[in-house]
Amino acid sequence: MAKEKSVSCKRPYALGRRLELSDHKRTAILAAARTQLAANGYLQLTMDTLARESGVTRQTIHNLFGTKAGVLEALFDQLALDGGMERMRNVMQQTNTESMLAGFVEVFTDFWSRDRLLIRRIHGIAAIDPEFGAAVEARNQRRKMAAARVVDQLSRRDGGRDPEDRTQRIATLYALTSFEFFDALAEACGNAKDAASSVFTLVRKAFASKP
Amino acid sequence: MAKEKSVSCKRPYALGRRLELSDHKRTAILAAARTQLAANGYLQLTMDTLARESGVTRQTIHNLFGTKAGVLEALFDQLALDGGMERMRNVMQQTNTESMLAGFVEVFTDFWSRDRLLIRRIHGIAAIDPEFGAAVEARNQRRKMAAARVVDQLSRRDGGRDPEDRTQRIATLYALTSFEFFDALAEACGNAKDAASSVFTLVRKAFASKP
DNA sequence: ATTTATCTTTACATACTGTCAAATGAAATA
DNA sequence: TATTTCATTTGACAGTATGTAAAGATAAAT
Repeated sequence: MAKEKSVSCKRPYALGRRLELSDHKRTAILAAARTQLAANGYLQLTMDTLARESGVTRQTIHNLFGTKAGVLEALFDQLALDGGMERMRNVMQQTNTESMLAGFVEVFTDFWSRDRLLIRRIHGIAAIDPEFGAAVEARNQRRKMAAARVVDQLSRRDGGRDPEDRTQRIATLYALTSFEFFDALAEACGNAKDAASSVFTLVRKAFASKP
Repeated sequence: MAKEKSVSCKRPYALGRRLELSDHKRTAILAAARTQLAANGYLQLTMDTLARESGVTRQTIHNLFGTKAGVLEALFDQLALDGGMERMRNVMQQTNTESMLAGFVEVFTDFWSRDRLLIRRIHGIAAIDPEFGAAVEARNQRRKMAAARVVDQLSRRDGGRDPEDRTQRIATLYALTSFEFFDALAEACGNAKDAASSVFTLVRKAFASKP
């Protein structure tokens, strides 16, 4: 999967332009994978069609990504990078309770809105394949820990809470900001905008200061 | 997929015991499919291992279910039948607002609790394969319509509502009672019981009479 | 001009799905 | 008991997919 460097080097060789070309192909493959996965689903996405659509050989895909699962993991990574998760840092420094919650929710609803069908498919793969599932699980863990920090911050301001509640409150925030919940909501609403505001309304009601 | 009857019959023939034996094999196959799907996921579930584990031939599985997708659809149907959805009828006749909501939530949380891993996998298949997805979609539609009836019943008692709210309220109840939301909650809680009570708490807060 | 690395070409091994036809065997009839 | 009927088995096959390997083509870097 990782690019191996040459061992027997009789002469120094820096691959400037070649790496560029290689990256172009890499992104072309991922773009084609994105399109095909969204359009036809996982089962119809073959290394053959992928090679044809991205203008490279099947072998090249194997050289760059290893296996089909490798392509999908790379696609998943790319998705997370494009998503703009770096905003989280800003959100966590909010002093106002309301705006921290609003920011937390907004980061994820924006993220989930970007490519609903694609994310649904990728999460689907994670659900059917234990191995691939581990990768997605890891990211969910990060979200869960972020939710825990938010909940703890809230409790500090709202006054002491029953520590048994903590797990429940974290789970609630975690589940309300999950992709699957947002997706179900958006499907039933008919649009992502209303879904996002529904999520925020629910979070507000769930974490209201006066229970 | 359906069993064809003989055309050239020189003699009447009723398959009493033979049908019984066939049904035993059918259930054995589904049981093995259930086990394997839960244990190893969709990609590891092959017609070959399925045949071995259930003690029949690969060909027999094809005779009984047509294709691999046929096996999974049958498994999906069996799951829904075992789930005890007939309780919905009772719930919808409740006169008390609180107990109708509680009943509605309970029906689904009980249902989702029964086989979380398996349902997650089956919903995963629906997410990656548009064709199979239609079957799951149909059932979700039924749940959405049930949610609509509950919301309308609530509005009648709580007094007139803004009709624009209706879609939002239906979507909210639908999403809060979705499997995916329950599953995320249960994973974060650590157990299904707490998840179920969390769902109910959220529904109560979301549909409180006094907004 | 020569070295170096990527990409292509070609071939092959493996695995899974789905289908077919003939053989088997046990239950249902006479 | 002998015969008919049909689910099941057996064995073989075609089609498709993944993944690997080695040699040749190509273009960038020296």
